[in-house]
Amino acid sequence: MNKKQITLSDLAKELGISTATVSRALKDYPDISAETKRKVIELAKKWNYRPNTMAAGLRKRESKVIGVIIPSIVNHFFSSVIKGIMEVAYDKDYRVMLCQTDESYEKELADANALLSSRVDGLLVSIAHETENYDHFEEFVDLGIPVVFFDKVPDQSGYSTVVVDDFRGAYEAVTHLIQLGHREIAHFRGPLLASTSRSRYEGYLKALQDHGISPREDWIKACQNITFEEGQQHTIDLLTGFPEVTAIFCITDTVAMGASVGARSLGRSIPEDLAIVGFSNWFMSQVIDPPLSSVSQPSLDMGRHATEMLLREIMASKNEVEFEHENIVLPTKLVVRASSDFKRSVSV
Amino acid sequence: MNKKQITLSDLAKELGISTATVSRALKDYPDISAETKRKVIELAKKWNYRPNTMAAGLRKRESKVIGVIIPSIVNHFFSSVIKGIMEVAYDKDYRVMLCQTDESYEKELADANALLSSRVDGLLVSIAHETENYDHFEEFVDLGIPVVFFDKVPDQSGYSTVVVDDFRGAYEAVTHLIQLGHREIAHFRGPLLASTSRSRYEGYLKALQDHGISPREDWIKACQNITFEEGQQHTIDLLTGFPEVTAIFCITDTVAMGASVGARSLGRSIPEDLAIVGFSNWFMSQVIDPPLSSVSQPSLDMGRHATEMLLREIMASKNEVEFEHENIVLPTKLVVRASSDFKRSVSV
DNA sequence: TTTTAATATGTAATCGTTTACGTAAACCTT
DNA sequence: AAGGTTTACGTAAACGATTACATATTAAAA
Repeated sequence: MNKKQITLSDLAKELGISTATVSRALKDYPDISAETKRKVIELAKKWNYRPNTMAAGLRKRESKVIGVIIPSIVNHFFSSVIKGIMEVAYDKDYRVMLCQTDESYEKELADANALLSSRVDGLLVSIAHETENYDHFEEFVDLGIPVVFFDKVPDQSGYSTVVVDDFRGAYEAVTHLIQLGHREIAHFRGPLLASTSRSRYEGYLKALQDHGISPREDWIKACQNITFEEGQQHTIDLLTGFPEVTAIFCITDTVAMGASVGARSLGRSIPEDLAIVGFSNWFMSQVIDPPLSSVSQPSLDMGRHATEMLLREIMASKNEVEFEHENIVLPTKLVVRASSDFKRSVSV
Repeated sequence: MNKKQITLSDLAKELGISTATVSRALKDYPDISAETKRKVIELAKKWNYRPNTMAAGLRKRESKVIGVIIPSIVNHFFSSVIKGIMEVAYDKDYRVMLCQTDESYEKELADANALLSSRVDGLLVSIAHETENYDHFEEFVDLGIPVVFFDKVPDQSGYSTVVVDDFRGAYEAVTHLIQLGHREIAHFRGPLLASTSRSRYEGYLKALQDHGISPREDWIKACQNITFEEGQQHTIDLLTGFPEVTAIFCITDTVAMGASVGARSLGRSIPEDLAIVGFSNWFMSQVIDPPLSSVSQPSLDMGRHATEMLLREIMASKNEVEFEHENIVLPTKLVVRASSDFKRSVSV
């Protein structure tokens, strides 16, 4: 059994004063004498006193913990977001309780429940692919616990969100391909339930449309799990069925790398025979051969912004102040590398 | 201010019974009638009752939280470990509180303190590069809070640890290079304070020694931050100074990838002019060109084993049972890919 | 010198659960 | 019918920190 840690009353007993005084001394209340404060602080340090956050939390009805629910942690994008979250949270003396859904609705529900039981002061969520219903998050809202969604956000309004401008990022990527002379441009999309996948898909369609190109149903392939293998397989299927395709815009870099490997297994050279653009611009994109063009997402910033927003809402909620839901859209940036950097002679 | 969530006494009041009975009914105690249990459970569900873990934790002196301290989260290896940790922990109804040190001793200390204040039931740690002193972890031990170290573990005995067989992994990697005919083998190592870096370094030296090769001080380069850029720069420096080197064994895949890019920027082709072997075998190793030979580490398993060990110790501690410190060494496996797969004609 | 104000501390309730201990009623025993 | 056992609950005291309210002492004001 864990040995008891030092408590306020241990200190109080030793010093012959009340726990109230000890508590106030440690919190530097103005009506405690300098002398008493000195003695209390000294003993607290000597005995390694550490306030029990559960006791304080129970009394103050706040846990100083923020819950984080994400689909996956083994993922460069999400782990960067988490890093951003932790930077801000720990700086403001909040702890982070992490949950991972694996894109499962069931798990998301269970995690939300666990975090409610833990009485988290706020919640950061990137919702799972499977999720179509937000009742479990509504419950936080009803209880006055702020929730900020990031990356994959609900498709309804009325929530605080931080997203990347997926639509514009995709639009620019595809426009870039068109300007290089491509007209046969395929797209490997993600599940349309996810806001990010949908926005990128729509950006793709809009770019085509704005340049007078009709999308071809056959050239749009869906990835269920957004994996390297899917990218690889889709590319092989696509290019054997439609060798006229000259460019692929992929939902994410992992898929794009699969596409790159898949295309080369068919003897296509990149970018001469096939241009590829990904999304996320993760570290490896610049390292592989050929380096991958990609739309960069500010993942660290996303975590920071979301957490700052959440903490603002927590403060407001604490002070019984009404707050507006904010919706931040962070800019993306197209990074052109060798995988697309090849001007085609336009034959139209 | 957060609205009050439903409490036991809310339920008790509504049903006209005592909170004790409600508590016991929900916990399915045998001396509560089936009828009462039914009514309690029904109302609890209807009102979305969620036990306040802080209150329970305070009373029972256990938080059902395990603390995790790692150097970095934006890292494939660590995020996999975390995934393994969370799988096991959540399955056993423990939450995970995550801290990131960025390899800083100061931060590690602050995190350990915060987790002590949170009264975590156990601690999982991969120690920071900077850390030389373990007093902050001793404090957990003194309080009877189990601590399991993984990956980077203290160099003293008397702790529970889960590590990968770094020595043997390195030994096999270097032996592999020797068997291919290499004798001029460089090594990019990490900081020697870290147990992992040191073991790999020693494995490298032992492999050379066992094959009658004397190590060359000049060919051993230290990476401070284990980055792609360091690998790149070290390679350029090394090969310009010592063009006779034919192989490099790198502390980690990221460094190895830097080496690969650096070598090619000097016009060396891999593996014909230079063989490279990394460590970790992360996903991208098989995708880059040329695919990288690497020593695979079971990261998910490491997280799982460490957590299972920790939970065993927590149980033992709870039941006042003495427990032995365990030291698990997980096997590595050399995965040979194109970056080293080239037999040299031995010229000795 | 009495009244008032400021200073420094104490008292005790509270947060929501858990649990040792107590008890009333019903059912057996012999 | 007296005592014993079982069943099904209730009482109240923890757990450790916070804080509204009370109080004692000293200093200042009248």
